[in-house]
Amino acid sequence: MTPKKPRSEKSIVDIAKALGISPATVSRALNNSSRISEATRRRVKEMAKEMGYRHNSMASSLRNRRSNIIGLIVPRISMYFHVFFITALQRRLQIAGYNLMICQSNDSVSVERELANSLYSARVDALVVSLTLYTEDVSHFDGFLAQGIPLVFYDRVPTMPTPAFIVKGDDYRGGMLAGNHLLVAGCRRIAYVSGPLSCSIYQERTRGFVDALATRSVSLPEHWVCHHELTAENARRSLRLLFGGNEKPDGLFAANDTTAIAAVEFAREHGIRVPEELKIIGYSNDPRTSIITPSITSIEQFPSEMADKVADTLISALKHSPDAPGTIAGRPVICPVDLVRRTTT
Amino acid sequence: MTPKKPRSEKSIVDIAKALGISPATVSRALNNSSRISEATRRRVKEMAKEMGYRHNSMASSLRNRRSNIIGLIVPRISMYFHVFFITALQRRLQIAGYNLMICQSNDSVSVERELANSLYSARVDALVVSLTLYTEDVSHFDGFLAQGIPLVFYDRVPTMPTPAFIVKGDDYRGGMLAGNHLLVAGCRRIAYVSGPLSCSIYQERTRGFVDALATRSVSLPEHWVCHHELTAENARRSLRLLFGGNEKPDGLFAANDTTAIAAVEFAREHGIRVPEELKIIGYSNDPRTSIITPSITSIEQFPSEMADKVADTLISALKHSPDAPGTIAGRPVICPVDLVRRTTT
DNA sequence: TTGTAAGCGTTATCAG
DNA sequence: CTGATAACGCTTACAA
Repeated sequence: MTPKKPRSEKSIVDIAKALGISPATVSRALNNSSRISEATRRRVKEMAKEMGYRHNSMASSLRNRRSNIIGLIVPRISMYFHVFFITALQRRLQIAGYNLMICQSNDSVSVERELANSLYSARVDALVVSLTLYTEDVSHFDGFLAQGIPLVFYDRVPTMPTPAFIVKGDDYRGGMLAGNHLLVAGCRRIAYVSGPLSCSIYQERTRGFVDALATRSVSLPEHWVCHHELTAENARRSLRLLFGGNEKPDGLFAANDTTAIAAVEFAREHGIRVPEELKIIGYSNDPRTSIITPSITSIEQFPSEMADKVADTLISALKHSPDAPGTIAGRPVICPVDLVRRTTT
Repeated sequence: MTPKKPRSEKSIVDIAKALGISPATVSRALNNSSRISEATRRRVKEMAKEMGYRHNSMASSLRNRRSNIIGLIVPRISMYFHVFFITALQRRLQIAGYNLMICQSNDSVSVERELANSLYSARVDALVVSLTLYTEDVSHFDGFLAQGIPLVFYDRVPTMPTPAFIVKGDDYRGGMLAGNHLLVAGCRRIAYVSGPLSCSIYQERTRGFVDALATRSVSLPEHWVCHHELTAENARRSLRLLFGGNEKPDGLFAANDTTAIAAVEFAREHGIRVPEELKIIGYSNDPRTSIITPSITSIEQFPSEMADKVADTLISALKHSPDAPGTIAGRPVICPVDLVRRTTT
């Protein structure tokens, strides 16, 4: 249960011995220090290669107090938005010389808490987090702030003020765009399926959407509003409810695309014509929305651009000496969104 | 460019001093060693909490020569198959006390090589790899084998014999299932769009497919076969070629679902009726195949089950002392596949 | 330009 | 049950 490896790996001490010089010199040579002669640098590098030396970043990290690892906690990598975000972020960080340690909370607060601890133990140089649907208390990240370790929340961010960095989509605007679009398209009996309000993005999408309807004095009846985890199964259940009464909605805002897709399928099964009888708009511009028939109008969030913002934030925070705990705050970065019109509206 | 953190973190030495005991005792207490009194264990843990002590796994890893980190190199996390694989693998490894370090090669051999080096430097306890489309030489992984670090290839595995562990889908059978299915459905003019043959999975799918056609003496004309990276754009280009001649295919095997989807859209645009005039079968059972109209027949690969196999392999390899380099081989594990019939056939 | 020596934080060993 | 010590591999003042 505690297996160890045999000591067959070569260290800089071995190289030093083989060459009859000091380990310090070897270290300097391998790190391309300026204070070393070209000749020894070459000698060392050759010998290193010959002996099969491999840099040990654990030792180096311990000594340097920096791991070159950045932690990422994401609710689920199966979400289109996060996949694109991660890919873009990883590319940027790789270039900057960092490795990304990607973890999934699976929307479980307790897993998120464990991951935070584990990544702290690993002494990541920075942490990037998109919260679970239910995270309200973010105190499990306090240790990072206390130590001045850059902490960036993106997308699903804390609903309470925090001294951490924040990069988020303009969910208020997204909700408002969706609402206006349905109104302009002529909808007056509008239903809304949203995620739980414990989560920042759904709070804001809801606010924006409600405000949009209010400007035209369209009401959003309580029995036409659902808040729950936005899975396909939940969507089907809610749709049955929403369309079970006498009066049917003529417009639906689904706060994610999985739900919008379920709605299109539901309409198909129940002979509801889309967009004639029912207009549907989703959120995130998941590639699936353009594959399904009819294709679904959605809100684009530009995940790669968001990743660029996060990368910029990280890199500048990491460059500036992170010595002074508490000084890492900043005003939230709000990223634009856009409506992509397709055939469901 | 080389920022260091101030030494404000507490170590076990600080705890030891505060308690007037030795660091060794503190370490034992925190690790729940059996050779320690209940009383001191409690005292230590209380003090640790009070002082805000946090375990430093870098130091611990260096001392123990094990990081509890497992490296993963995957071509792209945007592929459905890998997303599900990763999710399942991560859950299993988390339970076993390991963290996953997920990296993307983006199908670039040179990136793959760099990642291998970087993960070696990080002294991962094991490495899991699905190769790029073009990796033929796998010598950049030799270091792991030489040091007896468990190395598992899955899905896209080396085409040459290797002493590493191998877990792969039954791509030969998958190709054969696809071929037989098209034949049984009555297709005789069959086209095939495949990935590059440098990649194991396409080699085998092709072999299986060709063998299936051969049993019924159906030929696969060379101008109806394409090998290239299976993107939507490439697919569109190939489809234009395949359907540009006088004789049109009545069956198409697309070696991934992105291509199959492109084919369905192509058929729609060109007024080719599916499945009446053209039958289409994809590969991987991407969720998109069941959303599109008509829904696409595909080959299921059971990524989660594959991840379980990989996890089993890893955990047993890590438990058995990995002292003896060269003894970690094993016969390839072949995972079943299944045909999922939908409306395109 | 190179060497010496100390130390990053933890833990295994050995002795008490 | 507890303590002293050394070591994991690397880096960096400081000294030569």
